[in-house]
Amino acid sequence: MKDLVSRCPIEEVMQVLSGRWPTLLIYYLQDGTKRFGDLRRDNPTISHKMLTVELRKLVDAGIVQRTEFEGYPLRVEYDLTPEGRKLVPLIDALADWWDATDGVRRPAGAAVDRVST
Amino acid sequence: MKDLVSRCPIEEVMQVLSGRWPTLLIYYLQDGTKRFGDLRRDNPTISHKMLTVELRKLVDAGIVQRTEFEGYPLRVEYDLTPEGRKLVPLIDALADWWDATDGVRRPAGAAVDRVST
DNA sequence: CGGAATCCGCAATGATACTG
DNA sequence: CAGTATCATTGCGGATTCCG
Repeated sequence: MKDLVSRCPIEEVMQVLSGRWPTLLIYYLQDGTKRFGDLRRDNPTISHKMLTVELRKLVDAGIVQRTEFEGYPLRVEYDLTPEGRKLVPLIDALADWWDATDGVRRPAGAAVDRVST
Repeated sequence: MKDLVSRCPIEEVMQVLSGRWPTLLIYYLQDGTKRFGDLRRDNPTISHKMLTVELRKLVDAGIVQRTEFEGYPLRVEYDLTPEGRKLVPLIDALADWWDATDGVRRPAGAAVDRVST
């Protein structure tokens, strides 16, 4: 999803939240401050690279706060920003909607509604 | 994004809404019934194939209702389902959040917060 | 430990042609 | 008009390596 095709905010938010990881990372950051390694453990299947890439995206979007401490070994902490915390209930609402509509979904390409003119 | 890595509903909704088109299609379907060609005109840059693929995804998720009429030329209409309409305000909330946080975003990789231990 | 840079395979997407 | 099928292309995302 390289660039935008419309200028509506809808497409712009989705540019940030799309994909498997952004919402999951926000979800895990609800618990409080996390270090890079913590987030890797929370999401065992995310690759090292993806985690850095996705975190940077969230930082640039103002959703996550990155704090880098000096010294060895390196230490970096991630937190939700105030803006990011406002986003949490919205994501939760989507999750709730999903659960509530559980019965409506089709196995994928089931019956087709056909109507005579 | 082939399969799920967690069973939380958050990842499951995003599986459906992720990408450039799903939310845009839902947005355009707010106006009421649309035919295939209408949606193509609403989204000039979406390819024929992508439109069918994405629409099918939304239909399978119970968000969009597909109605096929017989006769020539072929005619198919798309509507939001009741469930789909419930989704609209949630997407709008995300868009509003995005607009409200406009000032917080960085140009992409700007300053870094560094703290001495 | 956290991150940047590189290479690379595979899935997603686009273009085209064909069908009912 | 709407959709399917096929093939070509893109680019995401994983593995690996090197750096502070």
